[in-house]
Amino acid sequence: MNAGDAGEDRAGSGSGLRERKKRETRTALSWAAIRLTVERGLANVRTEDIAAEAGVSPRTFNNYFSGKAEAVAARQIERGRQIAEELRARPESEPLWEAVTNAVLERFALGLPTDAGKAPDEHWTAGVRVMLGEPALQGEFFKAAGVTKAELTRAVAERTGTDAGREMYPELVAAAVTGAVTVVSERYVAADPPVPFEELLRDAFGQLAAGLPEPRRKKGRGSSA
Amino acid sequence: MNAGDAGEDRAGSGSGLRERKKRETRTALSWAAIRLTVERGLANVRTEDIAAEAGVSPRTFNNYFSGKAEAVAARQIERGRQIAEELRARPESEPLWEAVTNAVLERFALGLPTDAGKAPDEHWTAGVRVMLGEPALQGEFFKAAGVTKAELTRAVAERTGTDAGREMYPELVAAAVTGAVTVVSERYVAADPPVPFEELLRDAFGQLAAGLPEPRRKKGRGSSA
DNA sequence: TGGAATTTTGCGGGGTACGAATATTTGCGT
DNA sequence: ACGCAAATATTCGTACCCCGCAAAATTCCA
Repeated sequence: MNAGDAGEDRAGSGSGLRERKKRETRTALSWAAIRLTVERGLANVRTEDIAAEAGVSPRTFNNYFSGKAEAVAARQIERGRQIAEELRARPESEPLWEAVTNAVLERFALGLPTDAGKAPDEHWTAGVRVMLGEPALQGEFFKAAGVTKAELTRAVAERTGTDAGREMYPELVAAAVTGAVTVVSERYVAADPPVPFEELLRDAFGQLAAGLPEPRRKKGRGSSA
Repeated sequence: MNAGDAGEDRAGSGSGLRERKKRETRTALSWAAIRLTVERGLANVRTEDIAAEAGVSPRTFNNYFSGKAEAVAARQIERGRQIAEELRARPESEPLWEAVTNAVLERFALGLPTDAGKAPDEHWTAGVRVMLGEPALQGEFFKAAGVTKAELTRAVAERTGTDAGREMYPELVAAAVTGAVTVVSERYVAADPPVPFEELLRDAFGQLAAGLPEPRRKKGRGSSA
C-alpha cells in the first residue's frame, strides 16, 4: 500500500504503530493545511510549507493527498463520517428524523463558539470565512459533502431496512439532509446576531419532514418563521 | 475586462460582435474539453490540445477557464441556469412542485437517448460514464450543482414571495431539488433496463413533497415504491 | 534477530496557472 | 472611411504542482 491510499484507512481501524503514525501524519497534514490557509489564504501556501509544518518531506504530502484542496477538506470528510457513525449508533426506537437530528447535533455542533465557551478569536473566524469562500476549495468541500451523503445513504438504508440499490428513498433522505445541514451551517456562520445552531437545524429538518410546504403568502407580506 | 471574467457574461446578454465571439470561444473551448475528455480520458488531454481544438492559443484557454475541470463543467452550469430560467417562466398558477417538475423536464430531459431518437453511440456514452466518474471532475460537477442551487434559490424566492435572506425555505427547496435531480440522473444513467426519466423524477419529487416519510417495514421485506 | 512488508524520501519530467508586455481586433465618434 | 481607445488574444517567462520511480529508512512478526 502506498501511505494515504484508499485501503482500510478508516479512522479507528488498526492499532499498530504503523497505522497510528499514518493517521497522525494524515491529521497533521490536514490540520497544517487548514491553519496555514486560514492565516495566509490558499494561494500563499505552498505544499512545501504544509509538509514542513507537519514535519515530513514535500513528496510525502502527495502520498497522502492529491493536492492542497483535498488536504483542507479532509477534516470535513471526517466529520461527515462521524455523523453517519453516530446515526448508526442511535437507538432503533427513535424515529428517523429525530435520530438524524440528534446525530448531527451530537457530532457536528460540538465546539462551536456560540455553544461552547471557546475563545472566538475574531482573526481566526474571519480567516475561516474567507477560506470557506475560496473558489479553489469549494469543489472539494462539495465533494466532501458527497462522501457524507454516501455514508448517510448506507446508514439510512440500514436503519429503515430499505435496499438502497432498488429504492431511491435512502439516497433522497441523505441528499436532503446533507443539503439542509450545509444551508444551516452557512446561516449559522453568517448570522450576525448569533443564532443557536440547534434552532436552525430543527427548523430546517421540520420543513423537510413537512414536505417543504409552499408558504401561502397573503397579500404583500412574507410569513415569518 | 479580461475575456472570461465574471462580468455580465451571461449567455444571452450582449449582441455585439465582441460579445458573441467571446461566447462562441467559450462554448467551443468547453465543448472541445468535453469531447477530448470523453474520447481519451482527462489525464490524456492537455490544455494545449483543448486550445488547439478551439483554434486559440494555450494562454487564451486560461483566460476563460481556470482549468480543464472548469471547462468540462461549464456545460452543466449552463443547463442548470436554463432550468432556473424555465422555472421563472412557468405560469404563476402552477403550484411550486409542479412548476419545478415541469421546468426540469423541459430543460434537462431533452436529448436523452431513451426519449429522443438520437444515435446512442455506445462508444460515446461509455466514455461519458467514465468522465462522470473522474475524481478530478467530480468536485467541479458538485460546484456546478452549487451554482444551480443558488439560481434556483433566487427563482423559488421570487416565485413564493419569500425573502431568501431571512427565510431558509427557498434555499432548502433548492438544495433538496438539486440533490434529488442528481440522484435521479445517476439512476437514470445507470438503469440497465432503462427507465423513463420522468417516472424517476416524479417519484423522487413525490417523496420530497410528502416529507420523505419513513417507509414502515413490516417483517423482512422492504416496501416497493 | 533477520528478512519481508510498508512507508518515506529525493530526483526528474511533464504540465499547469498566471503575470506582464505586446500585438491584434472591435467599437465608435467624427 | 478613418483613426483612436478599449477590449481581447498572443507570446514569453516563471513558479509551482503532481506523480512515477527506485533507493533508503522504518516497522512488523515469526
